[in-house]
Amino acid sequence: MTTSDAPEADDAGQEAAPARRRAGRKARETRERLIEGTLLALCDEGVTGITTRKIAEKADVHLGTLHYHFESKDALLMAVLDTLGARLAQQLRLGVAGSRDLDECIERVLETDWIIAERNLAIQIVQYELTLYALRTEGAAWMARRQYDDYIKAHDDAFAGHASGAPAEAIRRLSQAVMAGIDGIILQELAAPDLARSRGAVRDLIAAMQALARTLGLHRPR
Amino acid sequence: MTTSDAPEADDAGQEAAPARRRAGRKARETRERLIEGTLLALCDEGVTGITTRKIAEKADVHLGTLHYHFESKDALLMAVLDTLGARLAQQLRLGVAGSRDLDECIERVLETDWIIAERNLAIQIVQYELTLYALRTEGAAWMARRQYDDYIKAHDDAFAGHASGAPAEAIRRLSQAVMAGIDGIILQELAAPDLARSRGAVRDLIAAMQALARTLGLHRPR
DNA sequence: TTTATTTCTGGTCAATAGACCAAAAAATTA
DNA sequence: TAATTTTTTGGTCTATTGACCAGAAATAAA
Repeated sequence: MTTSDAPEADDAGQEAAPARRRAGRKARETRERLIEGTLLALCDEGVTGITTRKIAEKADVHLGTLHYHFESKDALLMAVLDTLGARLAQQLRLGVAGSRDLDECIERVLETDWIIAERNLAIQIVQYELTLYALRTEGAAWMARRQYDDYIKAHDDAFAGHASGAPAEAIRRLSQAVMAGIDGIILQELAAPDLARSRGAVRDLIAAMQALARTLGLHRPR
Repeated sequence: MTTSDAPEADDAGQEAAPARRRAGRKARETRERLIEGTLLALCDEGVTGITTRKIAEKADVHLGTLHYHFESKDALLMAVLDTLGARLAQQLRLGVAGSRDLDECIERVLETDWIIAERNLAIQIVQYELTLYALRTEGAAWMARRQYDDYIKAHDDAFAGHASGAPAEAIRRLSQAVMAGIDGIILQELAAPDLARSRGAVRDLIAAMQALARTLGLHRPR
């Protein structure tokens, strides 16, 4: 059995399903509170240190309630990962306003990527921890992949407007390189904190990615 | 109390220390067997799932023996991280033979970085897990930083020979960018396995890094 | 060989973990 | 308001965990 709703899960019997209902307003509120509480608990305990009791305390919810709303601790953890991913992609979309050309677009995307990360370094650790944890969890590896797909997609969309003539594959490759670079810089900042260095690294990455875009033939002939 | 021997730990009283001796040959053998066993156990359980009993079983060692050789499970885990880091840096040094110019050197370094990772993807996960775990563990965060420093250093050394005139800071920045990129690609390969894509990403990264080297003024005027 | 030291073993222990359930309470519907 | 459903609560249960210790065994020193 999968930990969360698997991608290929047939939604048949959505109404007459014998499973628990949990449809009310209050339920949704409690669910959200639990997810938020889990995130808080994860921030100061990490995946290895977290327990259902600590979560319940942070969410100010009874321990039994946790199991009423989530099938297992793993299911809750994966719900958090889901929320985190969606939030991240959303932040990126909002942060990247209109740019004049591709070079500027690359700059803005990377700058936005970094600002988001720098604002939430503690959460970034959690994100990595949960992604790795998903890879270990039976039936949850697909969530790690979706995290990646969604974030790549957000980057594709950001670049697409400034490379309309280019093949989608070239854009995709730029997105991958950009994401890889940012992820690597975040990892470095976590392991060896030094904001000044990391900001410099972002600048370097911007230059490198602009050059890559040229190599990939993404710039309009103008 | 620190988990392992901290960097600033005074080594005074090395001989007359009241602590356990553990100096014999057999002891060193068992220690290594424990580290190797822990690595194996980590590979198929992950940091969250590992237990001292599973380790002892993999290492074919009595549970009590584990605690005789290592102060705690954390200490053993950190010893593994240490071993892993040293092994990695060593592999890189060996893999990067003489290159003609900086461009070729960059290519070889990145290719080597990737080959090492691709050969040991399971271990790569463990490495990330342990690094993140170190960040959470009281008195072990310095180990995460040392992982980073050592690996950066290995890259610096690889590049230094082909950019002798350049300021050390520029070389350092190239090393950072290269490492960040590779780490990011590894992360992507773990989350969404696709060797063909990752290899392409490495090629793209090589091109981008060669361009960055130019931006940084690392190429000899020739 | 005898003595001293290092290393290993069997067994134990308190603490904590995730999960669960019957019943109470709250909310919704009739 | 009464009936029904959803949600919460208090309490419990078993399994597992990391750590530890006293003594046995093995190894090295005398």
